Amino acid sequence: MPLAMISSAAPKPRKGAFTRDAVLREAMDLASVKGLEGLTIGTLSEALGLSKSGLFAHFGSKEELQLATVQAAQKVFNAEVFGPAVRAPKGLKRLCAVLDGWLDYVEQEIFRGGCFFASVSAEFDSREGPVREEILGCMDLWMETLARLVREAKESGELGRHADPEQLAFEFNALGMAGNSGFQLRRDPKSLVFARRAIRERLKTFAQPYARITI
Amino acid sequence: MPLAMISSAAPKPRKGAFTRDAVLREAMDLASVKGLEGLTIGTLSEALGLSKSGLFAHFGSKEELQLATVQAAQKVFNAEVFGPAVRAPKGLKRLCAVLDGWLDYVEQEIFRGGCFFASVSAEFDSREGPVREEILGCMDLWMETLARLVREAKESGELGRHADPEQLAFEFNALGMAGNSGFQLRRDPKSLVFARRAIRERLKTFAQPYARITI
DNA sequence: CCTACCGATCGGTAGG
DNA sequence: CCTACCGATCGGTAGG
Repeated sequence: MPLAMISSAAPKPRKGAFTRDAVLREAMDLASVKGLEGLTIGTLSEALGLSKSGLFAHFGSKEELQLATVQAAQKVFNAEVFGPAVRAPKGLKRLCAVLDGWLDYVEQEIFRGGCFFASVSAEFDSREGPVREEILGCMDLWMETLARLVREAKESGELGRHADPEQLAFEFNALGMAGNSGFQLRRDPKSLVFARRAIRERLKTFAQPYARITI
Repeated sequence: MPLAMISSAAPKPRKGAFTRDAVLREAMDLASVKGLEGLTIGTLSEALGLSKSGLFAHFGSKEELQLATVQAAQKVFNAEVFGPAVRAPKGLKRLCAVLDGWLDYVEQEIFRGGCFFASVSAEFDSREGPVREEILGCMDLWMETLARLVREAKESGELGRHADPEQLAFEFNALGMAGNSGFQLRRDPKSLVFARRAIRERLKTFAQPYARITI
């Protein structure tokens, strides 16, 4: 009894309260600024206020931590970008909602260093290994999704038949990525204005006269 | 005399033959793959076959090495991209020559990890300090150059007056950067085909009927 | 340009 | 989840 009282009288504040999610939240922010290599077990454990080995036990290797961080970031990305867009009706409106949500996600700096995938895909694009493959998988899924949204806007008749889904997916991704990059580098939303305008112009080229472009 | 003979009988191969340029050439390649932080004095000196401190003496700090590497990469970029383009006449043809030369520089992998500035601007865009500022200066110069080339193509009458130089500079840079990024990530020139096609289409939107687009 | 070092930090392990 | 440790590597220095 006294022993129990003594130990409960010195409750180490919130130790043991670290969920995997809280760890990964911090890991994503650190990685968006310093990269997945610059994300060290030392700095991450210090930021969370626990020991290196305590944190390490959650994962098993740095590579596993990197993989888990990429997967967690994909979930955040999907929630931020697709979450609001599913309410928009299929077709051009949903395409616009996704592109708009993406640029909002960039502008709001959901991750401290801007778009997580812009940072880490540039970091790992000329490396080898499972982390690179994981990032590539995320990017492929994103590009296929953009192409599918363009295809659906053609099927609904809002975009003309000359619109090439793969080509336009490449272009929209390029413009948003450059918007993010310019926003981070220049600390000025001007680049995001350029990106939105370019996407709007490109949609106008293919949209039927009655179609409403909402970006 | 015998002493001199002994020492010259064991000539350490090519020690002392390292010019600053040779060091920076290797530094640019390493940085394009591993980043300017992943460019360590240890790996660089090992790749060159000299001692850490021997290499270090050339610079004085890691930051100075990073700054020198960025400046050296800018010179290579200028030589590769603007070198061939100055032969093209001012106006649309020179704009096309620069964009074409840029995509060639990306495709030829002049740096092992693809476009040097794509790698390091993503790495440093959310950091602070002189290296970030140096990279920003390079990117600003590049964007201003693209805008100037568009302006000259308007002045020559080949591009219509609705062409917005800053907006188009943003778009061309976005498309080329995404071409590089996709090329590195997917190891497939498809992205560069998309980039070239998008640039061509965008130029067509503003070009006068008689103007020749050479990309 | 070299050898020989410095303290700090890296990813990871032992043992609890 | 912790303390205590490992060998390797980091950027950098002393002295030549």
